[in-house]
Amino acid sequence: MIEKTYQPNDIESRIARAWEEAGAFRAGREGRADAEPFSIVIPPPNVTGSLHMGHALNNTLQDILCRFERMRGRDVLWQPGTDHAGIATQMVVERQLAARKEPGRREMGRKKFVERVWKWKEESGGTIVNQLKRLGASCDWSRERFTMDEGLSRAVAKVFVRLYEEGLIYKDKRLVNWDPKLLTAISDLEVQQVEVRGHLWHLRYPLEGADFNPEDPATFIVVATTRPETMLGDSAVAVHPEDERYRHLVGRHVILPLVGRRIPIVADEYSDPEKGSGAVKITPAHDFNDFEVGRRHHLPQINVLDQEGRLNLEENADYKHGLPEGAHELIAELHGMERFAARKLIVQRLDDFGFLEKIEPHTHMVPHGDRSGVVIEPFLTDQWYVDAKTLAEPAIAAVRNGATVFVPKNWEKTYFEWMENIQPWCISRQLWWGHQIPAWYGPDGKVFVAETEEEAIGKALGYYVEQEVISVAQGREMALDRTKREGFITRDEDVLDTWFSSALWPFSTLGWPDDDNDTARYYPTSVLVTGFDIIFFWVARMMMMGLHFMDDVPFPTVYIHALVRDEKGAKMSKSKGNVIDPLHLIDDYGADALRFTLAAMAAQGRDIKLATSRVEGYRNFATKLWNACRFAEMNECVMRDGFTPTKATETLNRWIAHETAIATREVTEAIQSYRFNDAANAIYRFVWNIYCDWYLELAKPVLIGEGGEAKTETRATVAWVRDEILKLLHPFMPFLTEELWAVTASRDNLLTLAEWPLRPAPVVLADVPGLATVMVGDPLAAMPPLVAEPAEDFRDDKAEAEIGWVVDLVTAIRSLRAEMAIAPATLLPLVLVGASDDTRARVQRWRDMIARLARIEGVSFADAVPQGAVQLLVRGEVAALPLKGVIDVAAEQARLARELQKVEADIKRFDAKLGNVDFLTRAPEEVIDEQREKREEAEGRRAKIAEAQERLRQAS
RNA sequence: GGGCGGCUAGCUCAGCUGGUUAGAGCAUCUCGUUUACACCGAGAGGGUCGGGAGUUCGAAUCUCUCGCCGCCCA
Repeated sequence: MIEKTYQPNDIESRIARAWEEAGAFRAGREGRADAEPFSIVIPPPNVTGSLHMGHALNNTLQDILCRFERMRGRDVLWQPGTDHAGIATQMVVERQLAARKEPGRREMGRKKFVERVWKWKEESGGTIVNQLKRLGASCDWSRERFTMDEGLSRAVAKVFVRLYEEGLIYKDKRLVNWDPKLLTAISDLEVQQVEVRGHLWHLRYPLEGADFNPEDPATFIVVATTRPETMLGDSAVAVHPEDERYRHLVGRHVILPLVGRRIPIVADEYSDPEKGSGAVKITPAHDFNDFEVGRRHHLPQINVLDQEGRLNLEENADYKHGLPEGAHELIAELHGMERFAARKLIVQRLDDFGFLEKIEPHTHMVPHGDRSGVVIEPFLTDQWYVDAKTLAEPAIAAVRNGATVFVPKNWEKTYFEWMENIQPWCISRQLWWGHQIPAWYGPDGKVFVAETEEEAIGKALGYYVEQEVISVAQGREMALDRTKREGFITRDEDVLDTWFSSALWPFSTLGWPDDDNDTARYYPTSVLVTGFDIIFFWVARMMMMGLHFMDDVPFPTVYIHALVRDEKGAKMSKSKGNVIDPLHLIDDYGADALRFTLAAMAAQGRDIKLATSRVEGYRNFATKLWNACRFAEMNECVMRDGFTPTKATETLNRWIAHETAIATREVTEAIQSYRFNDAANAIYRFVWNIYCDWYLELAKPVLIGEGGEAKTETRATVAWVRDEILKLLHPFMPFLTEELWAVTASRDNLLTLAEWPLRPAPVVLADVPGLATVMVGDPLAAMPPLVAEPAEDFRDDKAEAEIGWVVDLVTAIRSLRAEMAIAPATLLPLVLVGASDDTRARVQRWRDMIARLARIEGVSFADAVPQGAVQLLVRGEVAALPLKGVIDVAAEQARLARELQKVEADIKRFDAKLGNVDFLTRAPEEVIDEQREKREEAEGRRAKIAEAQERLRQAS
């Protein structure tokens, strides 16, 4: 029994449990073990995360694909899981410790802290997983993975070691983006460029050998900088080689103000003559561009900051190198000073001595850490790097040659852009939470890289014994006793970038490297669904790792979906306060309504501006279907065994079968080509505007009337179409449809495992002996047919002509009635003029229905339009309503005049085309014919309207 | 500065490779207790497709250009 009203919240949790208990989403489940696999890995959400609109969209689309393919008989693996989110998670736990006034990270030490993070993960890490379940995500939850799981960690170690051995991972001293608050390197992608209104300081650097005089420009060179405090680390001044103003100075030296260091003036194209003074200070240890300039000119790299962004001058040999006596005063004054305070003081001192020429306001981009929010410092450190350039080559080629395609295609450009300019990937992070780098150092700093500690220790001790640094006995002792080797061999403290493990996700989650059964079956995955913001972070890296380790792309298709924005098109963000919480929408309208909305708005290549009115509208759609099912139930519409709509005899039933086939094809093709919005709109229109508005209405008399063949057949058809609708809609609205499936009949299966409607009839290729079957454009094409089906053809033009005529006639009369303001209570007679035999036969069958829907009293036939009647044109024939006395003549004259105007405009347009010689000679035949037909049809209408006008004049 | 995308009814959006009378939902207006549904039914109004130029027999659709708006990378 179907409840009177549809209450999404009542049914969702119950349905979710039913799926769970049936193990419906298990990959390789009973009966599917030999089926063609379809696999998707979820873009692993951050373990600290909670569901936002982006997740809701991303997972809705994946779920639509998975449910669709599952219903088409495939063995679906939707692999769920989360990533460990190094910095984010560490910060969450640190904040928690602080809030509870517990000892901080450093006080408790690494081991205890990491245990603490695991504890946090066990308690709170499952939030987003449960939220995904509420959304209806049909993942195989039994296979949930976490990037820090044992198996995945083994994969990380193996990949690291292999890349190291292949020379694709190495250690290097380079500039990194250093976060002075979190005290770690971060990737370029985690750096946010923020526009800041700063200043451009113009400084006078005295020329060596000239007597510095602020009044005499010949004694100094002016450099402009946005970061005056870094001047302490300057090792050159650069000018453009073509710049006439400075050509004579190249090769000379300046004496760095305050500091006293002697530094050269070099010619380098990096310096822009248009900017500032045309001369720039070069600080290789504190600026990425300067670093490159420094390399070209072999300049010293002088780091003047410490990890926390404070000046570090005492004990700094690089800084002190070559300084004159008396430089220590400044060192004492500045050492340990925070970078921005130091900036102020240094500018002050420069000004005191006449070295400051001017200060200009200057707006520029300043890098900020997206987690910490502080200004990022380019910082010279030793870090581990991946040779991304080498790995990128096959990844670029794979997209070039179509092994992987992006949908929509234009994202390939973004991908190439980034891949072709890829920089060495810094993978070490100074954090505690993550995969600790499998590298150990001996007393002389020699590195030993191995997958396990034992192996690394073994290698190292063997080496030092051989080198006679230690004795064999010492070596043995150290091997057996950890405490004995402490201080002799130490492990690298750092952990790997979270994206290093995420890059392995498409195969590490399948059991690689321990077990290759599942990789053989499910790798490469079928498609990746993700947002464009993650192409660099993740897609590119999976491509590189997949190709390198699995020798194949991780996925043949990457579907890139839009960003969800607020109603006004602004990006949703907590700071703007415009975030729409998908869980609130689920509470208010149901998960199905939210999912349907997202799918209906997911047009390719366009962002989604989400308005809650849309969600409400689709909730109404769910209710509409709910009520239609109630109607069917009240009329005892049940499927009969062996019922096939192709065998139906009633025209109405043949018509709805015809329409169902069209809708099925539209939905199927749209999902296959990732046009989710088209699929959603097709099923929406079919359910509401065809099934409910017309089919059920037209079926009412039969359903209510006396029993008999027609009634039995109609009941079965109503139920059959309803079931087809539930199947077609299931990928979009899984909860509602599963519930209705259960309550509308006694079923022996879950809808989620039911068979997708009307599989395209297999075409047997005549020239291929045997069973070769091909379905064009169908991913299932390659698989053997699960069920040998006869070709079914629901197309029925005759039925369409008949029911279409009824629909058009009723619509036309209703429209006229409204326009003429005829009261609903007034029943009108209908006269069909010059009706064909077909029309007469149709009237025979539909007289009562027309009377009821159009408020008609009696249908008759005539050869001419009766006096004073208003006429309508329906599918080429005239229908007249004798309205003498009922209608306002003037109003009808006005209506006809308007219609005539429209028709004449149309005819004019057609005539213009058809009168154009160029058109006739150049346009394709069928287009010309089409225009001719249209013109003729319009001409007919015009004649009829003119006639009507004439009659009206006579009558009045 | 480079790249990508957007600008279509009051609002949110469809309209693929050029040939429609330019569509939908919401909102608006009128009418409606006919055996599912007012989270409903019937009907209506509303757009020179951002401006301009070009290609074409034909442009919302292709090209150029200008104007806003957004995103990404420097």
